[in-house]
Amino acid sequence: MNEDLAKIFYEMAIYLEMDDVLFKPQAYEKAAIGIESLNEDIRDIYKRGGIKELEKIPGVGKNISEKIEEFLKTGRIKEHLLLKKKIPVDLENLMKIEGIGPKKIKELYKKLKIKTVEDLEKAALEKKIRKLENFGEKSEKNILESIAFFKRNKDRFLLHQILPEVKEIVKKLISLKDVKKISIAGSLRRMKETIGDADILVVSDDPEKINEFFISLDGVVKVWGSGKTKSSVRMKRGYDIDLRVVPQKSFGSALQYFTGSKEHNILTRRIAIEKGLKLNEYGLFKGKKMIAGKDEREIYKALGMEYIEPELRENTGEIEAAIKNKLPKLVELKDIKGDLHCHSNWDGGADSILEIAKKAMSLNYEYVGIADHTKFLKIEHGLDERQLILRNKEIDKLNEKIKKENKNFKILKGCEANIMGDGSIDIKDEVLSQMDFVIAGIHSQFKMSKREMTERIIKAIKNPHVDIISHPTGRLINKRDEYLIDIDEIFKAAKETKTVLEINASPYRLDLKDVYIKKAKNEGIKMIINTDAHQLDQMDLMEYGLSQARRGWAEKEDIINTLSLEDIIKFLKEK
DNA sequence: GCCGTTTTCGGCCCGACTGTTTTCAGTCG
Repeated sequence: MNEDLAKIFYEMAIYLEMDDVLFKPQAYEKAAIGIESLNEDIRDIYKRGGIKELEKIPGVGKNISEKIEEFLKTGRIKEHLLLKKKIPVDLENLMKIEGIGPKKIKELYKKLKIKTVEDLEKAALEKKIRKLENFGEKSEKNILESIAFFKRNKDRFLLHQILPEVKEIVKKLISLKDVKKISIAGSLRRMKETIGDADILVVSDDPEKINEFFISLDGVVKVWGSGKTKSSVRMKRGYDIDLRVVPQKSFGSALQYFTGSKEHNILTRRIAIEKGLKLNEYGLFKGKKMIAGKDEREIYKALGMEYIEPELRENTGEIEAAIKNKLPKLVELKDIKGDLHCHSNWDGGADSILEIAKKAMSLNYEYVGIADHTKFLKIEHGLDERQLILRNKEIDKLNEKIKKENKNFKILKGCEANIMGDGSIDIKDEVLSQMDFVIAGIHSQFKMSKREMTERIIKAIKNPHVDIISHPTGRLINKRDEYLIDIDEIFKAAKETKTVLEINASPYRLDLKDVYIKKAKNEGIKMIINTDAHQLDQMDLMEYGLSQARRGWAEKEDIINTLSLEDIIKFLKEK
């Protein structure tokens, strides 16, 4: 519902932009963002307090709240339909074509009756577009290339599909002697779960040389453009990288600017203006005098606020908190003392328990938890009660060996049991009670009514043997939505029973996600960051879960696998 | 159309690049 409404307001913004209406487009876009970032169904907000309550949504005022009411009552917004009637085109997809914006869409419709991406492709192939005003042969060619990309690649990339390659490129650039400083920027630096394109920022006295090196890197298949200060390329894998070269004295302001988010920047710039200053990518200026810019920290300081970690820069209250000196001290990788969700070769994972333990030790952990699947999950070779007991014996033996070697490390005995359709657990209590910890998760019957699914999970939460709920909302990023659940009720039950909610670090899941993490933290719920590794190298994915936790404002105290070995054993016994 | 610890009126982020022009509009981030 919220997304439907947000989409309508985005569309209205684009239509207004076509007609050169001033400022209204931004207003509608802002409202769309405000609605999109709600954690609550807009129908519930309306039910609670009508128009007055709607007006509390950021970017929503009198006019737009009335339009929301109209939509909730009639399922449509008249003005939107009128705009759409005038130019009835597939805005959503046409806007995804690089180089095509509102004005061009209007022109293409008026002159060539182009309504869809398919129409656009056809017209370009028939060489009709080059004849239009403000278009030419080159833009026609670019349109075709953008359409090819659009078709190949409708979704954004997941973070882990891009981050490692970009880190490699950064390494190559660092090796050049002309590169004085370098950083990843953009949503990649903010560790957003999906990435549209990558940004790299460089300080150099010889920008042209850097740009030249960059556009001829391995893996570059197309150069979109290359100027003195920036180059833009398409990589073989199908995403774009923008490289910007900036002078040393502006590195901080450029990094701040290109890290975003856009909404965060708009607010920081506005605060600059309020203080009689001007902030752009070249620095923070008082009149013509530059007062900050070399590093990010001095900019935030000059704006009268604490330094804000990149993961927080989404304009979700971080700026207000920074002004009041109330930012959280975010959990860090070095705080993580163990991983409680690793699958061994007992359930068809790739590696033995010993290998997993060794890997955990190499990560400087104090413990690792083996959480094999249980019997209901036949396809994953889930263990039954008898096998669990046998496996536990092996773990006991390994622990004795580790103890003899005088290492401060322990393998913890666990399982990832299944929450059945009725909320029961597929392993008998007497065996569950022999575990150091029990994770419970849903691996079947994903489609249930909201009520049923919520009750199912709450029943598992209330089971005294269950310590942790794995991937609590079940989403697969860009693939599968979360289950229909009442997250408030689930949080309430987790709090009452001191059940830990997992932040699953798999880059395909990242579940809980950032907004829920923030909410859970505010409710005082404990969380754990687990990798859910089915093979050793997946244990390195901890950083993705950690970033999600940081994006959710999580501090060390919120995350139980920052506890020492001794303390986590105590914690797990208490439930 | 929204918003306000100066404002209920008068602001609203801003610069680079491209492709089309021949001084600039559109798009992007």
